[in-house]
Amino acid sequence: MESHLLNAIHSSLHINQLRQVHALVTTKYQSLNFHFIRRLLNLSFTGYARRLFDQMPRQNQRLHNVFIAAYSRLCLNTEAIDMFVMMHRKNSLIGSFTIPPVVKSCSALLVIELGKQIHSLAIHYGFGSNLFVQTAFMDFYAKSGDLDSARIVFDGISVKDPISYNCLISAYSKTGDVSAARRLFDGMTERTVVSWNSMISCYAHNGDHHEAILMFERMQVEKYCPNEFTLVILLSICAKLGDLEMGLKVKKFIDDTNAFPNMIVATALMEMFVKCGAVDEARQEFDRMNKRDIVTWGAMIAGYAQNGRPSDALELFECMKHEQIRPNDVTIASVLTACAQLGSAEAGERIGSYIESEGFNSNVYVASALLSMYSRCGNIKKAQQVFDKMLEKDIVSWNSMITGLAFNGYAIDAINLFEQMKETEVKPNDITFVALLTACTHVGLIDLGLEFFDRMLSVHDIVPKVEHYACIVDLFCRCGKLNEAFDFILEMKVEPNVVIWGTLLSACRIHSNVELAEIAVKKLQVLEPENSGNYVLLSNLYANSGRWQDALRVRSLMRDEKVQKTAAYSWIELEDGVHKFLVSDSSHSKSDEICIIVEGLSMQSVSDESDIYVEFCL
DNA sequence: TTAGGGTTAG
Repeated sequence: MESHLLNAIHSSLHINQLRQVHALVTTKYQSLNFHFIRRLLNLSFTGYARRLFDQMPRQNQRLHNVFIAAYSRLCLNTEAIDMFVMMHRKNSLIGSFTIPPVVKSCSALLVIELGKQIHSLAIHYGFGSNLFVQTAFMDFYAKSGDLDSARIVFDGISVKDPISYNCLISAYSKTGDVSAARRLFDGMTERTVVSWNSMISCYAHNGDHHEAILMFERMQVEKYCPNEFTLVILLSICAKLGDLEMGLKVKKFIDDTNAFPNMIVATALMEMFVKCGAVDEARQEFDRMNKRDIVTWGAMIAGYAQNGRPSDALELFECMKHEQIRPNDVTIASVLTACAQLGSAEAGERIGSYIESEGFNSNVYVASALLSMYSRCGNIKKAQQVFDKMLEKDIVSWNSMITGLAFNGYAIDAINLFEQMKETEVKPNDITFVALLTACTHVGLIDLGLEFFDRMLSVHDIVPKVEHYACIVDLFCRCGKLNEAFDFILEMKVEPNVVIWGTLLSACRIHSNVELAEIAVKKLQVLEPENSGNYVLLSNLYANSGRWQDALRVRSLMRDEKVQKTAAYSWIELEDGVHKFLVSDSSHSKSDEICIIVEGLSMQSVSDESDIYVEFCL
């Protein structure tokens, strides 16, 4: 009967089955109590198990151990530590199996002092040279950022297994000490796939993608078979590099070896396509998955948002809600980016109230995206409200608000907000200065703009990038100081790009400066020979100055170089979608009606000075 | 002991 009952305990999956067994255990077979409680803990019924534990007259070491291990595994770290402390106070015998899980909970909660005390205790009990205990403390010190102590523990291990090595390799990897990690790896006599993965991941996380790929190749030469972890690490490298060619090779490897990649591999594959700009291929992977979790959904929605396809992002978000999957902070942040791109105040309002009602706005990512969305949809008041309510403000929150003010015409407020930011712990970055210089540009504050530009490096230690130079060029150009802009370009410490020359060229058109326009166009012809806009601008400029021959020459140059003039569309977004119009375009379904009304409008504007109110629906 | 999605600027 006893063995029959033990089988019943081990095979029970449902709480009701266990309750039936319980009645027998408590009355007749108390020796099975341990197995019963362990089964309950394995099935995560911690409360039920704990009530039984508390009712028992005597609890032995094994029983304490299974509780501490279960609590730690289920991330109930405080409970794990409390149980250990209770055990110690009751003078219960502590064993080597008691230590690793409680140390893990100390790492998770970052209770450093307690962890160190437990370490002394473990040595006192004579577990100082137990491999499992040593590995646990090594991991604890590594996670606490105390690599020196982790190393001392490692050096004290007499017979090191691959796990001890791997653990320290990944610790060095996290602190960026790649060479220390590599020395350990090279010193290993016996490696596992995990050792290779840890080393590849170490190079990848520290930016040395080339070396990561070399290690992957060497791993295969040495006959180690890559596993799913290896593939995910490689795919994330391809994603970071935007290397579609290599990404496709990894995909082929997966297709050849793994008929059904797991969810993490499939998500990494999607992410690789997304970051390489191949959104439709990413969607194919998404559609192919037979099971999707919130990370999958989130990756695809973000993929659309990051690749300028906001409508697809929102459509997929609706799909996700339809499948009863509750969005989290990550999905919401991407959806907000999509709304901001649409610039649609109505969609923005809708998602804004949803977020507030569901309580998502306490997350920094969500709050920054929300305020940014409001400001891009033109609702600066709402943006300011979100910003003011934020309890935690990071650099992105400040940048979003400064940018929002700058773009909505509140340049002085943007600059004042920067002054407020300087009073905080948050340090400005390159994006902060793009926003500040934009603000100066909008109100023509040349001197202040130049001062900000100088202070970037001298005070804030930020090297100006080409976009900062572009802001200054724009600042000069908008004030009509074209020669100063040109001199500034010549002295730039980075190579001027199309934005720089394009800004100068546009200013030349406005201020009819043919001489500088010719220089700018020459530069642009090299940088973007296919862009017809530059040729058109120059040709028009010649025509306006009466230089017809030159104007014709540019036009014929365009023909010779086969540069096509791209059509300029006007467009308007209404409730039912986007309506595009081209010159002489009659493709719109209500084209005739529109033409009649436009004609009427122009007739009236000639004959009648009074205000005209015309209602027309597209 | 090794693995996947997010916010700002251009």
